[in-house]
Amino acid sequence: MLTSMSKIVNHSARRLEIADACLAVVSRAGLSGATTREIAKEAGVSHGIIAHYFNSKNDILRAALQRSYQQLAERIDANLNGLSGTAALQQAIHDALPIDEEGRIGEQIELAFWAYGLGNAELAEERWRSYTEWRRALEILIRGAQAQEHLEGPDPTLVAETIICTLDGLGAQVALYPDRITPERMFAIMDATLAGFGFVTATDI
Amino acid sequence: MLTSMSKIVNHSARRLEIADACLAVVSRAGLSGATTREIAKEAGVSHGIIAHYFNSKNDILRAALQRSYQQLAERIDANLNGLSGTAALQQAIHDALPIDEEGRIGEQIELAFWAYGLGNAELAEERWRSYTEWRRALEILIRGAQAQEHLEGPDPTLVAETIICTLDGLGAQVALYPDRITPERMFAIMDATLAGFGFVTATDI
Amino acid sequence: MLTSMSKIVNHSARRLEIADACLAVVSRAGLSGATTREIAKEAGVSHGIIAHYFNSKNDILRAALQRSYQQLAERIDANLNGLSGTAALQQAIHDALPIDEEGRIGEQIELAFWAYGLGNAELAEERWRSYTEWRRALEILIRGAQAQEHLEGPDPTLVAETIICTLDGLGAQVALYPDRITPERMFAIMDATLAGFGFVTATDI
Amino acid sequence: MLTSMSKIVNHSARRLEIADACLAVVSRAGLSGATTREIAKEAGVSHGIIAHYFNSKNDILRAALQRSYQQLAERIDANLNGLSGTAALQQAIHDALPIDEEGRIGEQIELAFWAYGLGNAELAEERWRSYTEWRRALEILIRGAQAQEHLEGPDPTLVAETIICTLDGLGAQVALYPDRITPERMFAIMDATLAGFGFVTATDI
DNA sequence: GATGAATGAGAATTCATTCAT
DNA sequence: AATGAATGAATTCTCATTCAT
Repeated sequence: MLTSMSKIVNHSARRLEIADACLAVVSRAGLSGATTREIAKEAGVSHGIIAHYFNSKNDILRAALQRSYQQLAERIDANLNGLSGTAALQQAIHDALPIDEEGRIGEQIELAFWAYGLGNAELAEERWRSYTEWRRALEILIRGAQAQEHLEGPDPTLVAETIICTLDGLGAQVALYPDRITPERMFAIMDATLAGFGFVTATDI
Repeated sequence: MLTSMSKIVNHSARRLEIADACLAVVSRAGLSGATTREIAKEAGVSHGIIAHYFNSKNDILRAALQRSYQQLAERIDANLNGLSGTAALQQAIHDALPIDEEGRIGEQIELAFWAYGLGNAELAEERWRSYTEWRRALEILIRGAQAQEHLEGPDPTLVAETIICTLDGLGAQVALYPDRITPERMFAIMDATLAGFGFVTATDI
Repeated sequence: MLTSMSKIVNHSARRLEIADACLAVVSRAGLSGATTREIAKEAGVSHGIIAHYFNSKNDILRAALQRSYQQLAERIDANLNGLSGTAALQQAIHDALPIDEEGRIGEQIELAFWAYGLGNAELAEERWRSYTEWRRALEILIRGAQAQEHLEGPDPTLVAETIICTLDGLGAQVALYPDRITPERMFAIMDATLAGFGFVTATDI
Repeated sequence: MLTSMSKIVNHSARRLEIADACLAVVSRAGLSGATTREIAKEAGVSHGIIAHYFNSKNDILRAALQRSYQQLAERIDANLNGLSGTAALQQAIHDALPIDEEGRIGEQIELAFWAYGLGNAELAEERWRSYTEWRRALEILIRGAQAQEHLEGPDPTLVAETIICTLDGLGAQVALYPDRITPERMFAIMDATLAGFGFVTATDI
């Protein structure tokens, strides 16, 4: 209390709120519709205050992208409790699939940022960081699954890369044509991919 | 009549020129840098004349996207001459991979349009058309490969979808991080995917 | 006619119009009041068209500054017809003095640009160019006056620099306190300066 | 009473600190860079507190201008100890010349305020006050010098005005083109001006 | 007295589209 | 068909000022 006599506002919490507002706008109107004005309106704050929390619009987008990745990572982590082996791998992949409305929106946001990253080294770097993290996490799960199934299978890195590519492709599909691919189809595609690497998935049984 | 015909021909030819100019600008400056002014300059025409050939900027983008797909399809077709079975399938996939500078630029263009398609039903529809065509062409090649190898393998549609997803994911990688994935790695990933469906690829031997 | 089918507009003439409008706004509202919007309004054109004629606001200001200098130089030149010796020198100096409303406005514009030049290398350079020209012109007149009066007087460059400094100081006075110094006072000050260098001025007689 | 007094003292002291901070920012970033935020940061106080010490930004600028003039006057006064006649006059003028870095910065600040004063009656008035003071002080020195040299020379007011104009012109030169005029050149110009009024300066001997 | 959050107006610049010639 | 001038809305960013704590 003594240290700060100012209006009690949690600076980083407010930053997150604005980043979330940014994600909401992107999911509603696309990245091109995510103007600072619109983000401010969504966050319920004045336009000018944005500058108080972010240096530039790019700063907002980077924070939003981080937030988006973080949410996915937390969701996957939370569901891994107690699982191991192929079951754990499969669970992680299923969690990464955009099977509901929320997932679809997430993919659209992701896709929007992909393109934005083309001309924006900072955002591309941010995504590369999260890609690397995700790949490493998958490799661990893959090793676990290979151990369980006594596979001397292919290089876990290669498997992880393949899985991520397929997931990314599926994500793009869902983002662009929401109603043209069912969750079942996505499961089937991912199971086929996993089966190709020797993993017997639950759905196969 | 002839004059009218020639005018019509010129008209479409000019449209293609402008669409190509649009692709050139997108590859150089990104979709956000593809302003009507810049496209006109690239095409070597005046800014105002654009309106005579296209109803709107979106119209230009749609034409450019069509052109991009058409070029890829023609490239794949041209290299299939005389090939059949798994070799043909593999050739088509390799042609679809962005292994050189040109391919990388193509993927960046593609990626830029993906995101743009999010808020643009017309562009999304255009892409869906080309996706469907591409999937059907792949299914035919897959059936040929399965026949050659006497596989009673998985549903060709599922295989095609999986392949396209993986290709799309790889395309996004290359577009965003040009120097972080080698052609050899891409071949390895696609071969692993094909192997998972029972195809013995040339590289395996 | 055949070469250009477009609206007949003289590009450079329009540039000058806008530069003049800029000067008008500066004289009315100061440099800080010279927004691109206000300049456009003064010129009777839309705000957006400014970009068609100038790359940036700084570009407009530079053109306006050039214009301001050019007008002064032309005014001085025009009145030198037939004069020589000390009379010519004195005439030039009197023409450079802000003795009427127009002169006062000119000085205010000049003063505004001085300060702006502090943080703007391009504008400072522009002014340096005009300063050098003005000093050289003065040196020639000074040599003529010294020859006429058989003076082996001080270095013409030193004389010119001193005169310009005094003129600049007077200009600043007039710009800041329009009604607190009379033309007669200015003449007296300049005559005293000239007399210090040995020139017998008309007013002295 | 005492508490109230001390508060008042602190209040004015703090005002001076902020005015000095303002001068520091102006010298570093120009008047356009002197935002209230920047001034507060320079002064080491919070942004909001500024309002407790000044009614408006203009208020700050006026205080800063006062401070700037006061510092110059004190410097000149301090160096006049024991001097009289032409020596005192010359000393005052030399002290008023921007011969070092500090002097140059002072001139830049002065110049910045000149232009600002154009559209700001309060600041212009402030400067007029200091101009009058400065002219009166000079007149006294001029009379002393004329007495010493038994000159029945020109009106001291006219001499003072001429000197100030030349000083102001030199100040503007230095402010705008720091490295294009040497202290020696400035001394020469001022000595020539003084010589024109019959004063034999030390440098002449 | 002091803090920093908040506001809202206004700045330059960009751009798709329209229009007179 | 063709030009390029013109429009007006929209975008990001900045900033003096006000306000709740």
